[in-house]
Amino acid sequence: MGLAKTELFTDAQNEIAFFAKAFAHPARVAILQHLFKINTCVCGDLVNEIGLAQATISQHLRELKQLGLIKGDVEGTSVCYCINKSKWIEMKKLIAGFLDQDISVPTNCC
Amino acid sequence: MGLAKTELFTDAQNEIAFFAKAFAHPARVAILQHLFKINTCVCGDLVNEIGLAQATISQHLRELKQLGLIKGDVEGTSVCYCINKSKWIEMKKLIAGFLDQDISVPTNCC
DNA sequence: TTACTTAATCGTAATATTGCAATGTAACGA
DNA sequence: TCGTTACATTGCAATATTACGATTAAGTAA
Repeated sequence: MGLAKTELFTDAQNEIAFFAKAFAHPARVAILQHLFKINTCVCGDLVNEIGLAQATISQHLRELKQLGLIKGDVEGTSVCYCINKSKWIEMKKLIAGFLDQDISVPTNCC
Repeated sequence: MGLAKTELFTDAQNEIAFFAKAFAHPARVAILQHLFKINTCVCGDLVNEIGLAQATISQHLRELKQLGLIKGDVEGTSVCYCINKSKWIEMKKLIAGFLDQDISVPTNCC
């Protein structure tokens, strides 16, 4: 149905999946990496940098913004997009906790 | 078009996005967590544990298998699914590297 | 063999995602 | 005001994802 049955899962599981979607597309990975590198950014840069159409970039930016991972401040004609560091760190902790679950488990199978 | 333009991005960017899809759905998050907890598993357990239909679980397992994150060994009538630890660690390093890019960047904006 | 169990696969429906052209909007400069 | 620039939004097409019933395949048990 294309619709995840979120009610079957814990809040933490849904949240991990939710954040994972942020970087489950190479364009968003590239956008986030570029924002970290530049540390101050406008969308125009990104269109040149990434090579997708302006409308497409804008759409990816909106998704990242909805997740809270980036902030966009209007500055005259352009918009300054930046990483929302506090949210990034929150997300990082959540994902890292998920990825590190292997360290506590003894190898017992396969 | 529903089709990511992978040719625009680096191998690393595509790979991060690719692995991120593994846990971009709460059912797969739950499956991976359960496999870590049980450390030896058959699909029947997962159907009871998660609450999705058998066909759906099987489909998620196949995706995880295609990514190399789990292994499935046939044992008579059932199949023993396990985490592929070496692949998991490889994935963890890649994602962690992406998530840790904030530590090297001075706060300079917003 | 027959019946049963387990899980993969097929087929299909509903919904989501990706991408872009076209258009809208808001700020700026002349 | 008019034109330009910088993005956002809309509308649409193509493809992907999620979910499940039905079926199939392969083992086990009688």
